[in-house]
Amino acid sequence: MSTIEESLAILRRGAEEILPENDLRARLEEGRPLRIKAGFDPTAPDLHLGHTVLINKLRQFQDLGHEVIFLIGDFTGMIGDPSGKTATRPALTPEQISENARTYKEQIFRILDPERTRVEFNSRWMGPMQAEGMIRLAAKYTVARMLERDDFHKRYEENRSIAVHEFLYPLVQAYDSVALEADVELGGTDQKFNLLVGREIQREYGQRPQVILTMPILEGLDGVQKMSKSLGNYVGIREGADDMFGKLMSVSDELMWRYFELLTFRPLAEIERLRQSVAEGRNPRDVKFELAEELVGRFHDTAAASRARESFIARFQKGAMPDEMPEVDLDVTGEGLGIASVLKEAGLTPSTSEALRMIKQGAVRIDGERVEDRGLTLGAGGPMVIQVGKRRFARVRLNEAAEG
RNA sequence: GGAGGGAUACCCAAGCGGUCAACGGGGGCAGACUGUAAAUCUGCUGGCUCAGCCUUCGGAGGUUCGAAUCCUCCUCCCUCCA
Repeated sequence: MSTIEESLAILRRGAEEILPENDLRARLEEGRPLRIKAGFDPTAPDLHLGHTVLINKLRQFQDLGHEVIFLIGDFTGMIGDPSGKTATRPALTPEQISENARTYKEQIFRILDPERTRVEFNSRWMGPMQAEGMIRLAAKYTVARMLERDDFHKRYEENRSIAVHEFLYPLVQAYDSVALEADVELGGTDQKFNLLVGREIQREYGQRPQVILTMPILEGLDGVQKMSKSLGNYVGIREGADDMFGKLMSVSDELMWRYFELLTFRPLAEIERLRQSVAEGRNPRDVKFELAEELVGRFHDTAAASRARESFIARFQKGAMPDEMPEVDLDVTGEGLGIASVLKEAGLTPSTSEALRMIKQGAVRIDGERVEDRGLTLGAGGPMVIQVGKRRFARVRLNEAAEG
């Protein structure tokens, strides 16, 4: 059993803020399992590594014996988080919600222990609340306090619209903490305001205000903008082992350390040793291998991880073909099929124009041979490996099409 | 309710009657270099049956030999006043 200080050190790792930290210590000292709450949007159950920063922290709480509540904000989903740019969302049907919940579970249980995770939906208590309850809730917070939120403040100053119902979002989220009697709520740094409202509202309802713990927003593969699907700089946790491995290897040396801290469970002391070894001349690439292997291992398994590592080395250090690639069958008439069309049909380029540009730039190879002639036509045959650039491959077979 | 300003390719942003598939920047992709990267340099960045052709500049009409550029109407956004 670890000491309180050891527990705190684990929980502090990577955290942006813990407010108030001495209250967290006090609760840990009580020696009971704490109720740890984290809310998730019901609409986007396709998780990427950015989301796992928070989930990893939940896992750490779990490992210390606390009760994790994975809250799906199906009710709040009707409002839409005002901090996002997206406008009001359509309400989800019960079927969609349960489908999304299933998808969520499948993904989070690669990190969390299902035995010690409680999945909740806030419609359970918000649904029966009715307008009257909502009014009572809304009465417990003031407009001035609400406008302290940075996002609202800016919009108000800039005369941009704030719909009244947007104020309900923090309130409902706060009430969730009341309903769950949360000891601790986790969120990204962008959630700080909402988490703090939770404390106020709990106090209003006669509860002890929760401790809040914020985690940083993970930078995406570009190392600058936050990881998000729409920016295309993400690593999805359901991606294939090779893709995942390759993406992780492409992060900058600098960003690698951040990923080590926030995404792996290696002790900080060990990460420090790795950093030291690089400072002393070890190739950062080899350290990055360890990062990629650990993460691929978590979302697939260790065997898949070492295979991904092998294939990465083969492909990039030895210039070999990847073992797995899409297989494409195309029909070809006696005339043959132009190389540009082949590339497009095989999904290697979005258009034949793009295909021709790639050829001109020397990016296209068939079975390793660079294609120089953009007028090249291919007859029936194959399979052959066609590649565009270093990453796009397909095994293509050209079948004689029935005439007529 | 009134007055003004604006809508251009993934994003920002020039252009204001022909030489515009549309300057420039960002992003992206590719090539070189490397350690896989970052940085750097170079090229590309609407589509197609690709030395040619076709469709783009909020939408719909119109003027003109010719329009992203001029006119009319419509839609949306912003600013100021009430």
